[in-house]
Amino acid sequence: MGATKTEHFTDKQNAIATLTKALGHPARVAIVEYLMKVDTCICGDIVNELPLAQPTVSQHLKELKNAGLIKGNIEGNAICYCIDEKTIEKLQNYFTNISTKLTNKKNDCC
Amino acid sequence: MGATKTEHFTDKQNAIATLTKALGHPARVAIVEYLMKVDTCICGDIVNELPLAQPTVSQHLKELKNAGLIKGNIEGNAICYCIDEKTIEKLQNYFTNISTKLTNKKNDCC
DNA sequence: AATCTTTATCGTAATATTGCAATCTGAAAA
DNA sequence: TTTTCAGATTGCAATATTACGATAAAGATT
Repeated sequence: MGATKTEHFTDKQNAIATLTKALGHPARVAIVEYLMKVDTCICGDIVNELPLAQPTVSQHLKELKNAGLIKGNIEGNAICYCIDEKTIEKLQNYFTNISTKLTNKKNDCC
Repeated sequence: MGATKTEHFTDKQNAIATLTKALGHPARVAIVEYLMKVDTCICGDIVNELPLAQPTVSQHLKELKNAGLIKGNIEGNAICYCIDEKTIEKLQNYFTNISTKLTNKKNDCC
């Protein structure tokens, strides 16, 4: 074994897991934060910003794109990447929801 | 190779990655959602709620606990687990922050 | 056309994760 | 004390992830 049993969980649970898993690596967190930092989203220099080889960065970008966390357009000789706001909002709503429900319940017994 | 190069990233980036990685599995999302659903946090039946064997569930619980997403107390013969509100709030704040900054910038060019 | 530049892909090695059977641990019940 | 029960730990097999050198692809530059 070793493969995740996704079929036993709900679509929503798998969706959240896919998003959080995609962010579950410091390089990918760093990429998202860099994309947030720069003003323009024409960013042909993500590789230079990270302490990783170009193929590794390319792979991380692909994973973020597959998960829907970033969007990418071919821009001549470079690639224009930027954060997909809607996806971040999904995560924001998810955690806000949990937070709110927990505060209302006050079941903090541990 | 194959090991994540955590030393090249900031503590904050690693911290976020640790939290999101811990949630990056549908079983662990399901555990958190179950802990949220039940009123009491004396929960000796998480294993029955999940389509996984007992050792697997125990391992997932351990990972959630290591990441600080849940807290656990020994309660006689059972274990009392519950969500750590503060950690969820950290995630909430993180994504709210990104969301807000993106909305202000309106750099949605892709 | 030949070259340069940037990003993607392939192949592969090292390491991590997932899942479970078997087993251990420790408190409660008999 | 012995049994029982819930949960943790161990050990292992299957699979996934991470990282990078080599190479390919494709538009830009000369």
